[in-house]
Amino acid sequence: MTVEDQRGGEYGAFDRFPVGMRVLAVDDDPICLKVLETLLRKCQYQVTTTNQAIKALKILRESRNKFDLVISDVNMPDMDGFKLLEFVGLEMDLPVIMLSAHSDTKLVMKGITHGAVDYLLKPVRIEELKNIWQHVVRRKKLDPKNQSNSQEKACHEAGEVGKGLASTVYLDSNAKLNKKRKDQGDDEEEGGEDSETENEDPSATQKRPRVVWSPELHRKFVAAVHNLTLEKAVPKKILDLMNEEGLTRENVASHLQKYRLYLKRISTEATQQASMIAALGGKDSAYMRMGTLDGFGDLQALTGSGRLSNTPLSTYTHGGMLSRLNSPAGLTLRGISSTGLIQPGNPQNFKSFNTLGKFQRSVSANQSTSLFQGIPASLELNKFQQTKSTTYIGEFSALNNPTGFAVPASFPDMRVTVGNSGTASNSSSTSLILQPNPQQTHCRGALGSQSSVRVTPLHSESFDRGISGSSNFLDHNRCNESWQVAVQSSKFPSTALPMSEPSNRGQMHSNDLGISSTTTQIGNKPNDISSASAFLAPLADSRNVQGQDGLIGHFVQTTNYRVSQGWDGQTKNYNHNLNQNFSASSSLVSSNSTMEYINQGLGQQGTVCSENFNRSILDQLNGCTSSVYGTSEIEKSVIGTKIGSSEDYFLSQAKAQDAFIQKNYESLDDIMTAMMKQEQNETILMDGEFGFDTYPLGSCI
DNA sequence: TACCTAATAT
DNA sequence: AATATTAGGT
Repeated sequence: MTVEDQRGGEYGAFDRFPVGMRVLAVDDDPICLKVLETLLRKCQYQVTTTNQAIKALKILRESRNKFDLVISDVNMPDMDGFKLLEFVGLEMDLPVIMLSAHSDTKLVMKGITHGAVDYLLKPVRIEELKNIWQHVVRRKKLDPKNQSNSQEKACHEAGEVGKGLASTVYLDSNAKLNKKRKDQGDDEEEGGEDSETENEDPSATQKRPRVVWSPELHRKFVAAVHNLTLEKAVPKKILDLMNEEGLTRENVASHLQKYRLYLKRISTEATQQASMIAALGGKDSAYMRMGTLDGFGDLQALTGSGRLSNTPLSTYTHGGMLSRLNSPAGLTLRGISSTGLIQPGNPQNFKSFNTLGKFQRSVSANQSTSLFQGIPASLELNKFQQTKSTTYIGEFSALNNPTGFAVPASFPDMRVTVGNSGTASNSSSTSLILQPNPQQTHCRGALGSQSSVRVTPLHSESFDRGISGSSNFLDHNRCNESWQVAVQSSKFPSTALPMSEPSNRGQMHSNDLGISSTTTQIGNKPNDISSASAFLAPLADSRNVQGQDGLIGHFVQTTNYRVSQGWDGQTKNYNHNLNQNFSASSSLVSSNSTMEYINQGLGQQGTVCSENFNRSILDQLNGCTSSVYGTSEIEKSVIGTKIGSSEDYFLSQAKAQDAFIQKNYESLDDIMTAMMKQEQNETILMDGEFGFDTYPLGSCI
């Protein structure tokens, strides 16, 4: 892994590869642009420049496959660099490097979460530019097969694609395929069984070929879901919207089922990640470091590993996770009802980020506040009365994507196979598959690229997107925010956050969030945990998430919760709730929860992490020392008991973390290393699935 | 009927 | 492993 790999490897083929690499440089400042161009040229890249993001986008759209990498300034009048980044991520599979004079963590984070493969500070040094080609290599590495191979092959062979696999490609255009199955017994497409059949439709056979959910098809599916809105997206409606020929309601239902599971998973993961991040994020130190490294991957990785356990998933998606956070799924999952949350006053505040901030504040203000309300009751309800805390989360608007929701993602993995189930030996492929638009498919995930991603871009990317889309799905609910964990709220006033713009749309209602509250207390000790606010960094893909603005990070601060009562019983609930909230809202992250997670993890092990670890990380959380959280108890309670139902998620999460933590890492590095390893392993798992990428991280460390 | 979730089959 | 199918509920 690591760098070497990335560079080397197969890329040898490229020969003089870095030479002549096609780079599109974007910067509104003519001087900077010129300098950049000069430097890039010195690196022997083939450079194209433009001083407007919009033009850049236009150029890219008009000449697909004519560039290998994009390097863009962040602050530009016509279009925010992040926006550009987002579009590029969405529409094409190109690594994007952000350039900015500001090293503000939040901005960097935003860039990374939006999919930037790197974030360079101005003035840029040629040394840095000399290496940017690695991003191209990484990205290519990902998809070699899909794209190139398969597609081409498919085309050529078309007829023959013997085995299923072949088709990876999707031709979409036609999509002929299936027919509706049920009734007809015969129909066209080929019969499954037979293998050979060359005929296209052997009709003879009875079964129709199974539906292959190619990326395209999946995209379509996702788009339909979005259009309908998660709640209303039922098989029949989806089917109608998709208007695919051979598709049946059952097919859709089945896929929907899977899709929902996926969303769930994601939300779970997201949660975890969030927590991890929060934890780590605490200080700049570690956090930053990671981020800086390029590490977004790292971060992700971390988080990922944290998550671990059950989900085989991939957490590491590039942006994916984050984005997923937002995903509605969570909401959906838990039925969050909204009970009323109150919103405080100014709508303005609503902006997502702020929202959080506010949220916290409000919370702190009231002791008793319950953080989340609305939740069903599974828990005991708030014993504490809740005051109205505000919780708002920003809502996402639909994505901005130009495409609208449509951007669907496909499940990552989808590869198409064509054929019928049977052996169709032949060719006939009738697959439903559509052709993917290249544009769409791509990985946007810059993040992914950072690390070496293994999965092909298609997958991951698409999937992410899909997800993101999905998030939208939630309708209004999409909270999308990503957060960053910062320690101390004070540092980052919520208001201050520059981050993304507020989305207009959004205000979320509590419902949306699904937050419930139950007990709110958090620490048991009289101490509040006050300061522990975490600043989460957003991981998510902002792209997805963002809606209009792209925003990325939202802040969340949580601060002081007081606990009045003991941990035990309540604690459990508390955790529970939080978790749920988390997952549900995803956007909300409270440091507390985060902490708890951490603690939990720690606690269980009993041993706890090494001091270093604790210190560096946990302590950083200000005030929230482990002691406060008392580690073990909480966790135990949490973990040990299964609380409520949905807790699965929670539990699993906890476990994961435990696992992670258990190893007592001495330092971050260790952790990282471990994670990396883990990831690698996990990667494998993931790949198949929805394919998120994993990163080897190697480079980071 | 349509839908959902799980379980189970292919 | 990804889909389909079935079963049991709403």
